Amino acid sequence: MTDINNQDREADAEAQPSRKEAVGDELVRQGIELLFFAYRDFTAEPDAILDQYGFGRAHHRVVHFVGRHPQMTVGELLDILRITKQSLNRVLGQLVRQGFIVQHRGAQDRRQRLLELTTSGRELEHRLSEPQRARIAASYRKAGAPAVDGFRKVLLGIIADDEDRRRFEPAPPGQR
Amino acid sequence: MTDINNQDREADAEAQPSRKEAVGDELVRQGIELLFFAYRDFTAEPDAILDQYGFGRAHHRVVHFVGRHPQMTVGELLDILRITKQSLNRVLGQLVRQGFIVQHRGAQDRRQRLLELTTSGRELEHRLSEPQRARIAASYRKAGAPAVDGFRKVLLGIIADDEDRRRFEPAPPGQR
DNA sequence: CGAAATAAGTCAATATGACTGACATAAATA
DNA sequence: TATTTATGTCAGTCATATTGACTTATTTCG
Repeated sequence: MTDINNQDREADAEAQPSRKEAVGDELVRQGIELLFFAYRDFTAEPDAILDQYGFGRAHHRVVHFVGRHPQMTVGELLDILRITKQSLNRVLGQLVRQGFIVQHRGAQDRRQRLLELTTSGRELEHRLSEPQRARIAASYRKAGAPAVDGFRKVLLGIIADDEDRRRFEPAPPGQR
Repeated sequence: MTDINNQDREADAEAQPSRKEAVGDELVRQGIELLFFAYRDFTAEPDAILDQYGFGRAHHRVVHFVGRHPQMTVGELLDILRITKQSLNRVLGQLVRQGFIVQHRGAQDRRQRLLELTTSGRELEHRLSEPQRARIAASYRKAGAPAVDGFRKVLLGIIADDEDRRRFEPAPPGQR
């Protein structure tokens, strides 16, 4: 098989280096590919498990976020996933009908449907996240704490939305 | 809007700390979400551009890898993308018919179709990658070189395949 | 109070990207 | 020559997403 790596690195890159501390184009392009390959492999194992249930990646995302944020509303889930209500509804409806998620009305606002995993929902979440947790934990262990910190910093910088970045801030002080 | 962040961090995590230097469960779960949010935002801008052409994310991936590895074969592209020949062919066929990619027979092996971007293919590639390069470069600049190094280390650790990891190794010494 | 806005759900039509399976052609290789 | 390999293609299916229109229940605002 031809060696795909065999090419000019940094070929005519930085012909006009920008004023403000240019980041090497090759380094940036490798970043793009690292994200692609990591995400591809990161989702491959859960995808195989989902198949057994007749579910897809969308179900995984719903189960993940509901698991992490019990009592979240449908609207919050829509904000996070950035999909339409109709798209979510098919997936969420299946999970509810098959007993992985329960909905109940909000106490203050009775229009809201608060979402929560059932026991089998938690089992499913655990099975799905297991390979991902293992993969990340192994990589974290191998790379070491400073690298993990850099990983987090760079990914946070890539995330566009302030609201979403805030999810990863240390817990606010006065929040017993 | 309810504060989704308001929850127990590290709740009953590490009840049985493993022998081999456990990585905090909360840290790992945040890693999962960081990847999700970063990938979501990383693909949003190119997706909007692709819409203008009537293309999807699959076209982006093909244009990206052919751009980076001129003269690559269809088989190599299949290996990288991990999709079926039939899936690739629809997308690749459109790109060829619309003049973004040219194919020509391999010199040694005439069964192969070597892929290459045309001038408009390179333009398309550039338009699509521009927001991604900008996003990564900005994040790299802000996070600094050691963080970038950690980012790369951790992502490399997440990538499953040896073959794919090798793409990111420094160019082998004796390879003038 | 009553009108407007909001949260959620639904129906219908459509597109994209992926899959499996079967098969065809040309070229290289054993 | 027979087999394997690289590529392409036909047909059918499925999951995920879209837009647009509309309903119901509930909250909020003038």
